[in-house]
Amino acid sequence: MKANTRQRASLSGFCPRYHSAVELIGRRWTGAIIRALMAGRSRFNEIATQVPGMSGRLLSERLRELEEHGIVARAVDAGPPVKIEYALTKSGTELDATVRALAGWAERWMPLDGRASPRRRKRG
Amino acid sequence: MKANTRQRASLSGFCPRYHSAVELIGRRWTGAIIRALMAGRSRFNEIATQVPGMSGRLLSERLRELEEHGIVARAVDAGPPVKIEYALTKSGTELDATVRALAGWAERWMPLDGRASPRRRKRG
DNA sequence: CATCTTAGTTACTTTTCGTTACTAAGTAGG
DNA sequence: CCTACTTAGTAACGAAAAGTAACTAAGATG
Repeated sequence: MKANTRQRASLSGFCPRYHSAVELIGRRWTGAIIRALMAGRSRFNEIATQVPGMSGRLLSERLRELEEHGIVARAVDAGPPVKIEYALTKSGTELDATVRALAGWAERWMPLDGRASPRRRKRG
Repeated sequence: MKANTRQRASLSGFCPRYHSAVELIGRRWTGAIIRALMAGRSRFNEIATQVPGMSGRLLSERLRELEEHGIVARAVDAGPPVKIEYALTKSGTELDATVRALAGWAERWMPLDGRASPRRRKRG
């Protein structure tokens, strides 16, 4: 069925590369981390400050994922005290078009009441 | 501390609207669902076919979320048999710039080995 | 020695996700 | 009428991911 639906690979059918990308970038907090790094290199606790609500455990996990995928580079400044700087790689900086497109969309369409904000637990 | 780090509001600091958007669009499978609907209106089982690996439960959940946020519109064709058609709204179609930007990035940078694919359970 | 910083990690709880089975309305065949 | 098939979901349950607080380790400061 549907032999004529795959006219353009870019918009019809399933694109594994797009899917991998949106599932990676779309992981919880990852979009905010990348946006924070768009402003320039930043240290662990600086990113944690710039992204309110995110725990250190998740920041550590996300940064390691982004590093594994070559989007973020980790640099050790062997102090003392030791400082770790994270920066976007070439591929990471090229996400700026995507980030700006989504930021523009969010300015136009996203309300401020935070209905899509981090889903915190109901009891606490 | 850090009084000079907030030079541009668009790229530094925390943007609640961008954050809400990236956490909503970045939910698991949501990016794939939106991309599938970019090709035109589609029924429940059509979307399920176009997005391999996604269960009906999650498709139902994501479509309801997108509907609540005004990104997708649900239309009932009272058959018989009854058919439900989903389509992007005005705001939904305006996500095409974001989707195309990320798709272009994925073409350049995302490998095909699926390391960022849906993380299925390990069971055998 | 106590306390502060840095950059995380461990242990534990809650939330989300994946799988399977099931509902409900209608169609087709026997 | 009964079974089988379609449509678009929903319910229940276990597994994976996320949230929270406490803790590590190396060095600086008082």
